[in-house]
Amino acid sequence: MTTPRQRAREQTMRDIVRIGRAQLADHGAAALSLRAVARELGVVSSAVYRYVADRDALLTLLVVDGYDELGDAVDAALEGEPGGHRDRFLALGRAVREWALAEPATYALLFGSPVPGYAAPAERTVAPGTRVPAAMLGIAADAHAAGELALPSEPDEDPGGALSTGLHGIREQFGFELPDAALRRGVLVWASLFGCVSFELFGQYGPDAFGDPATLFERHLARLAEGMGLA
Amino acid sequence: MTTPRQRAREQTMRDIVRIGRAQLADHGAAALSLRAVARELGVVSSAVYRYVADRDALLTLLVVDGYDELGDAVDAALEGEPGGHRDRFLALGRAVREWALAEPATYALLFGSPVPGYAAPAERTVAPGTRVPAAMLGIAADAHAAGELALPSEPDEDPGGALSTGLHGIREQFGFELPDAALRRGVLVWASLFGCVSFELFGQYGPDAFGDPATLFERHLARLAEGMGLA
DNA sequence: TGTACATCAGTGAACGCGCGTTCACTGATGTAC
DNA sequence: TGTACATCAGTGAACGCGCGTTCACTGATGTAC
Repeated sequence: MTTPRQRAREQTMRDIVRIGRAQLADHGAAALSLRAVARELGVVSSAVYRYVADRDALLTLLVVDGYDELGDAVDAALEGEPGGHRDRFLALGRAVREWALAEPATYALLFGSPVPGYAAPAERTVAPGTRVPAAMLGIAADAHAAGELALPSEPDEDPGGALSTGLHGIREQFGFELPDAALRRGVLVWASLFGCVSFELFGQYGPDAFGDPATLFERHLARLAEGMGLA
Repeated sequence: MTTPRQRAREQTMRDIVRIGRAQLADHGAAALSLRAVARELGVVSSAVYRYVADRDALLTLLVVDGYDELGDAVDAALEGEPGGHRDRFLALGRAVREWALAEPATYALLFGSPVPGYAAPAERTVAPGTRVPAAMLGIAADAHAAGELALPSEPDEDPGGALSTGLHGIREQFGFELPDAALRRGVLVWASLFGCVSFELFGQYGPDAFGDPATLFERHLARLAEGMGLA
């Protein structure tokens, strides 16, 4: 049984996150201000301290909320795409780009420059932050289990090496049955996908982005699927 | 013949850029402050307006300086590597990563989140900003001219399409004799390279970066060379 | 070579602004008996 | 069901801080004759 007070508190927390994201869009993460949030909330500046310990705590809320929204967008796209592994990968990539275009400020908070003086607390941001790579490597692992992943001819790492140990860490953590070389390719494709989205969103492609950014992305995405071994 | 006054002015301009970059490293681009630069320069805050029209002009100085320094680092690496096309590509990639690790704040200014409220003036930043992709596609074009570029089997774009026109624009601008599909792959490899560097630098790989970020990058770089058609 | 004038670097005060955070407080809501 | 007490949302003032930018000014440097 929730009391009116509890419900009001939850509503206010949601409002704070919503307003915070709007501030992010207007002024960027570094200029995120508790006073501005309070103003927008229609409340005196000290009142937000009832809800949020300090400015960093608000940033953490926004980071977690952003990762979760992106994760939800990707999951939704995958649910609508029960087809082959390659199609699922393409759906994932498109969902990432579309969410980024819809929420550029939150995307920049998650994947752009670190906010000076702020370090996201790992225990709260790692889980939501790994949803997309987990989904992506999951597709590769599914394809591999079905015998449909084109395996690279490169040998695995030196089994004693630090990289091999590190890769084994994520294999254990997520339960992916993938050899080192496939894992490495998955990580490269993951970084490449976000590299493409960031370049488009952050303007590295120039003002016109070669005339047709959507088609360019589609071509790149198809190539990345190939690169991951998804025919 | 330069007067002492001119020489002093040039020295002060260099100091301003140097101090600005240090500020960038400490507080990030959004918090870059003319007053802080003036303080560090040992001068009253209004004095910097003799050198820099406003805060945005200082940001532009830092952007141009950063792109040029990165371009110089890449050029230097290529001069030390007269070998094969693939080796030259690897040298370029390593130079980008090494510069980024050495100058993370400037890297973040160039390739991270856009600074809210600031738009880099194209007429001053495009030329220095295209040096790295120009060098990279230049390697591919050299390889192609030597008959040593593995050409993708994909057909070219629909010749009337917006993307094909856009790609033709950069072909003309830089004089690269590369078919559309090879250009597209070059752009993907370019975005992927910076995607890898950004992920490592901005912490997406997690705190330990799979145990051995340098080796991971080497593996990725080798794969990117392959992806561009450089055997 | 010397002098008169123009140029320009740097000063110091002021403008109006926003920020994070603390603190003692009021008054409404929730809870235990 | 009614009452006494505890909890908690929100107030308003205050703290000390930094910011960009303008303006009239002083005094040193550079230049034209």
